[in-house]
Amino acid sequence: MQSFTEENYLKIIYHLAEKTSNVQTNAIAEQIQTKPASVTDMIKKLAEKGLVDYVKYQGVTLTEKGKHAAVDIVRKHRLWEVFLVDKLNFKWDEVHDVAEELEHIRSVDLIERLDEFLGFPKSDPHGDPIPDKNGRFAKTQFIKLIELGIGDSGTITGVSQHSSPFLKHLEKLGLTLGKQIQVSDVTDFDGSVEILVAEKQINISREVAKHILISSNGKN
Amino acid sequence: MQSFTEENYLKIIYHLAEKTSNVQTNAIAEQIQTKPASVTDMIKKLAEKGLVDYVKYQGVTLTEKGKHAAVDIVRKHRLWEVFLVDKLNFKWDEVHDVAEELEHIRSVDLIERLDEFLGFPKSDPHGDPIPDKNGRFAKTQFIKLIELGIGDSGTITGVSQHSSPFLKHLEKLGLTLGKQIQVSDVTDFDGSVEILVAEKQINISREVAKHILISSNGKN
DNA sequence: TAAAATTTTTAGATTTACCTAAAAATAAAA
DNA sequence: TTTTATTTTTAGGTAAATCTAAAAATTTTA
Repeated sequence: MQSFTEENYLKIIYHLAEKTSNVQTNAIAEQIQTKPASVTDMIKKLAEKGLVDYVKYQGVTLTEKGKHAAVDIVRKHRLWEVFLVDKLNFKWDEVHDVAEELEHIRSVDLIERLDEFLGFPKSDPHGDPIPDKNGRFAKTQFIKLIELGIGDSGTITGVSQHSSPFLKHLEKLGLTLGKQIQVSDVTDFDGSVEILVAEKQINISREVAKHILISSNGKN
Repeated sequence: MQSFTEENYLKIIYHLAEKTSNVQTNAIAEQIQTKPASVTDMIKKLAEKGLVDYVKYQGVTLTEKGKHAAVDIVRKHRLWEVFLVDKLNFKWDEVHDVAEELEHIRSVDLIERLDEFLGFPKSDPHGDPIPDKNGRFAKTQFIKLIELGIGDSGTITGVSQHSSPFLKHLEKLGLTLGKQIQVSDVTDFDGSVEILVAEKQINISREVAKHILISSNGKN
């Protein structure tokens, strides 16, 4: 059994490992809001417990055991988010911090009953897949909106940024999960993207387009 | 804002204060599963924060501020218990430990929405009253079953012991909340009580009768 | 009311997770 | 391939919550 803090480290390492295979000390420190020296301490502890593989100066990778523990937390986090949105009427931009606390509640029974109560959801309010109780989940085939070409279309199925300001912005633009979009133009000047959504033309910045995930209908 | 640990102390002191006005160090230590020396340390800290009044060797009492914080935790605990039983189909003997963790989740918004989702329940699965968001709740007029005389009757509306074995035992005997009972005899020999419940005569030990709370129909 | 028993506190250590400052290793630039 | 910059680690320390053992206060018993 891991401590609250250890669980946070595992989760952060798991998410960072989606981008780079060897996760760096500084990257962890930034995410966890702590100093690199503290990260080194904790990494050693996790390595001793067999949760990460660690070579000095070379960063860390999760062991199978560590990955399992991390996925378990991710599962809990995402299920709680579904609960907050579906049952308690939270908005998708309001759930992150609370789920951050709820994910550490330790009761296998609780989370399985919650899963059932929610109807075994496959994804959370941000479109992220929810691992099943064995830690398995489908690798999702997302493409970033920014990567689409003119004429390409698809459905918004996720976001790669969970900050409240970003999500509120999307909501205001009508860019919520499930919406059909089509790219009508890409501006040379600033890289902003013009898209057609719900019969309307809107322009979104490159920065926004980078964080919207599309399940593509294929090239036009 | 209090730490997880401080919250536990406040809650325990609150419950102990229902029996004795000055709560003793040893009593707290026993409840919190720690040593008296540790309790003394924490009490000093709580006193510095203005959450308890403390005179050396004389035990503690909660200040208004401390009482408020304690009631807030009790409210959260009981609302989560209702959630677990009503929504996730936990049994009344299975909820305590999980609620013990959930009660520390800090989000005012969460607990108010939960309250609403549950339909603003007035009592938890053990019959204990749930404080409203201002910390107010009706002082309940319970009488212990053991205190009833022969011929007296009433309704089971609470229990003063939340251990799983005790609750399971009650369930097996059919002694659940809302059941009508009437005392038909009290055995001189061992103080056990014979009661009529759901048309059947059963005998319960003195120990059990002490922990069943009755809202009386008045004397016979 | 003095002796014995109990309760509570103090003193000094330990563990967890963190910190700062300085040293060491690695990576990037000249 | 040195020098410079960046990253990471070590060393030594702090704060929170706990512990044990011994001292002090209070309560109970005789």
